Amino acid sequence: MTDSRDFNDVYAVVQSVPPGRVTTYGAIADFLSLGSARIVGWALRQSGAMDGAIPAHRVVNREGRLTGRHHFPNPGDMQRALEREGVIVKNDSVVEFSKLFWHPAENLL
DNA sequence: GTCTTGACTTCGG
DNA sequence: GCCGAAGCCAAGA
Repeated sequence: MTDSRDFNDVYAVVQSVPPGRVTTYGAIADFLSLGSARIVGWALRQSGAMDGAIPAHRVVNREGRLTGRHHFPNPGDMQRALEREGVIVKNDSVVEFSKLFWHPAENLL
């Protein structure tokens, strides 16, 4: 925790993403003013070490593409998880990503 | 203690 | 319109 610093906020934001919605690294980085989307990627990468408490499958890159699916225990698990939540994933990309795109600040609205 | 890599993003040519 | 390089922060080697 003490070492988590901003990472803890990243986890909180990811967990704040409602089912059926997806967010991007840049959105989280911008919302947390991290200034670097890579930090979010690193946070999610370490989240894989967790007990799956972090729905990292809802986090995609700005293209809506599941870049991190290879980091999952099972690559297809990410797509299946999204589809189970109502998110259609085609060719490793989120369909209508623009509609399903969820911004952290939207939770504050 | 220093360097490289990394689940990214954006600007420049 | 496509390809290359830079930038940001953090962790592993």
